[in-house]
Amino acid sequence: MGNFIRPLSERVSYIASDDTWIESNAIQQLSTTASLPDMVQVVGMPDLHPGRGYPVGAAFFSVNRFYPALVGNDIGCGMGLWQTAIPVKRPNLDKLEKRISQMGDFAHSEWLQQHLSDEMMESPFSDALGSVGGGNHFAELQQIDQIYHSDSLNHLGLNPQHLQLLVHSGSRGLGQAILRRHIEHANHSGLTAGTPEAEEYLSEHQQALNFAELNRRLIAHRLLEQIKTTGECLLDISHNLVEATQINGTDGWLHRKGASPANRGPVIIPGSRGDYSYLVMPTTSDISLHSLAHGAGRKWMRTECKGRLSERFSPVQLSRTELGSRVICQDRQLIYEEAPQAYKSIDTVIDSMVGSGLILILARLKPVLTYKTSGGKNE
DNA sequence: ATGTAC
Repeated sequence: MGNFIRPLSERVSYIASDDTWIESNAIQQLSTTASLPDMVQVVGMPDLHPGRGYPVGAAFFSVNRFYPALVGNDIGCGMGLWQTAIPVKRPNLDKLEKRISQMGDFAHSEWLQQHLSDEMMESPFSDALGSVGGGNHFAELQQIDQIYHSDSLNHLGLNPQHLQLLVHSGSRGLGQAILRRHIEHANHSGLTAGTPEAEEYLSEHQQALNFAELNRRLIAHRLLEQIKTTGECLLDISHNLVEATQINGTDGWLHRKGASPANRGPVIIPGSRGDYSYLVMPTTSDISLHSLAHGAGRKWMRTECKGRLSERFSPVQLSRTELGSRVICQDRQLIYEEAPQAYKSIDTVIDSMVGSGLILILARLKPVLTYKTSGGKNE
């Protein structure tokens, strides 16, 4: 068990098995972040990887002040899981691929008017609602591949006879705008708890959480509509957020950057588009700041992917995966950046958390079809 | 990550 929890100092540790890819750059960023004023404790998850200044795949606990920059621009980014009504038996992949390829990346404004409140329509970012966005965001049809705890699946409302839909997206331009404004004012020194600036950020942060969750619902709604089926939301969990929390009797601020909460019930942890996803139940979470990995974590920098892969693989080849799934990504850059080779093995990430006693695996799911971008603005 | 910068 101790093999999986790696202390770097009194206040800094990370969770990883011997087989887990951990970049020294990421470790460096973890330590640097731990030395920020008022930072108390920092834990890297097994999907830890370097980010822009601060690492991704980590939880940070501070007192007196909190750091919007640690949450990052995509406030509220997270995973939503839906149970669809599409039978696993007849996976008419050609039909699904065709239908989803015809879905525009953005919702029509008439569609949005029908599905949004008047208040939401007022948002300067409402155009983006129902759109996946770029980077590592996706909507993916999956099927249950292995069941570990049948009762828990039933309890959650999961049906192995039908496909699941996993949506990974965030607050789009809204979170970006909120962070930019606060960095302009407060720089990277954080916000002192209780000040008007802090209260204002937290209020906007809450709006971004709501916006991101609504976005995931609308993405699911639009995609399910496109393939003429229905779905039920089983869980929705954000992995970029900050919240007031008590840790070991100390009141403070828990930041999660690419780290899923381990104290809100079951969590879905996806691998790359060519790898499995795991539905897990958090068990003990006090060693990890009540957090878990949020995915596989990048292994390669975005800028190096195309160079490493384009001679060996064409975009068409990359639109099929080793697990037999299909990929809709009409972006020649993104299809390389998000290639399975660019990500850590999800099994090493999951093994690290099972080994350290953080989770129990409920089910393994495999990708059927991953939607990134159809290229069309509308259709 | 992102209504993508000079």
